[in-house]
Amino acid sequence: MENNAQNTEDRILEAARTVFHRKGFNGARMQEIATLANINKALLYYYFRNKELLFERVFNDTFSQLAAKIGDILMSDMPLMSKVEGFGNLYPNFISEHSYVMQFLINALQDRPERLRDIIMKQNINPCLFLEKIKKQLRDEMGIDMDPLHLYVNLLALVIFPVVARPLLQSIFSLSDEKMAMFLEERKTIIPVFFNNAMKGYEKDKSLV
Amino acid sequence: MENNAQNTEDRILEAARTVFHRKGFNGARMQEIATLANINKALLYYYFRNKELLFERVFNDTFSQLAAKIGDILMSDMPLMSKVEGFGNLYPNFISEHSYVMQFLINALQDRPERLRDIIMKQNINPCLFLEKIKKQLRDEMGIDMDPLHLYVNLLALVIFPVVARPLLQSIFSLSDEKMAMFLEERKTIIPVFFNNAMKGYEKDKSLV
DNA sequence: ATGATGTTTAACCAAATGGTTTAACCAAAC
DNA sequence: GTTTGGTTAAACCATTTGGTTAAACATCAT
Repeated sequence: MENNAQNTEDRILEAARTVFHRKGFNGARMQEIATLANINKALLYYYFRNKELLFERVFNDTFSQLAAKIGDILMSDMPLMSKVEGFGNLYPNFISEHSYVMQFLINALQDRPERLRDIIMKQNINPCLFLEKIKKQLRDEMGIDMDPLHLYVNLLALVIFPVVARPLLQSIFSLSDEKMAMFLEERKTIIPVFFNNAMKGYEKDKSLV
Repeated sequence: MENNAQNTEDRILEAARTVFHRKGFNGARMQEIATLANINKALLYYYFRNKELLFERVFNDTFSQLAAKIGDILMSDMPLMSKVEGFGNLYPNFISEHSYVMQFLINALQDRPERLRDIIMKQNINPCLFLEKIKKQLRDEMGIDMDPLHLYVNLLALVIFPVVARPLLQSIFSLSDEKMAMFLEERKTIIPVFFNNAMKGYEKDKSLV
């Protein structure tokens, strides 16, 4: 009984995740979520009082899950460049299964930027620690003293953007699905190289000062 | 009279742009567009038969405008690195006025990827020419022989991502609006440097081969 | 058996929203 | 001065959609 109940809640959440991720809050229909979860609307509202609450739950779950994965990599004791590589792999892998995650998060926050503040507090995640850690590793491992935020955003950009803008890029450059998949696969090696090269440049800069 | 009419159509389009850009197709309300354009709903439908048509018009206009600006830079005769710099400036400037443009385009294409194919054909824009040009400049100016698509996507990523993900980044790293504005401003110089450094790395690679 | 919990069915409601219609108004063009 | 096209006001319609309700049923624990 409880087992089955838990199962239903999970099925609802999974369905809700799928629909919200793909269509956002406004595009999603409660009926669609119910159908996908193999239940009827009444039961859906029996588990989650309303659309907002369900959406919030999905948003929180999604963000926490992604944040945990990123945190694992960034706070580990790997050398910086291994982290960069790990990052390049994590994301395309993660989103091959959850391909709309990032888009979803960005849009949800565009609508209501205050959404994150609460859950970042509740969660024990502190993104600024990431930056400290990166800064320290930069100094210790490569002798570079620079703003870690720009560096981190650069990395995020290189990894995330091509996936988020995928349909745009595919249309503009007439890439078939296979070619696009190959392109994204190539980036797993291209990004670390690109990043590494850029870093070496900063080392040189430093020796000039 | 005609003058006034033209004026009304423009006002409608401007209002529609604003609302669609910020809220997307599903989030936008025809009444809101009418109100913003200072007309009533009847007149809105008198000018544009329905929501879809109006949206399509806005999408086409938006894409063409952005494509033209990008094309101007990429197809000019500037050296590659000046283009990179021009790019870093173009985008934040363009979107300080139209800050939801990219988000809007990405979402619209997520919904219906076929949207772009038609208008790219009609337009005399050929994005693949960009790539050829870049590839040639890479070879001639820097002696580098590599896939220009990755390079171009890298540049787009570095420039566009921080703006699109702005609310996400601001929340995560608790940046005030002023700090975030400063951060984006800094990137105008940081991106070219980063990019330049990475390029130098490829030159070295080549000399090793 | 009884009662609590999960579940379905199906009807229902209210509000929002895309879209239409009609009559009247106004300004300029003829 | 009449026609014409842009414009308004206001009512209206059909549909979608978020959300509710009530009755019946299944299952399991006690």
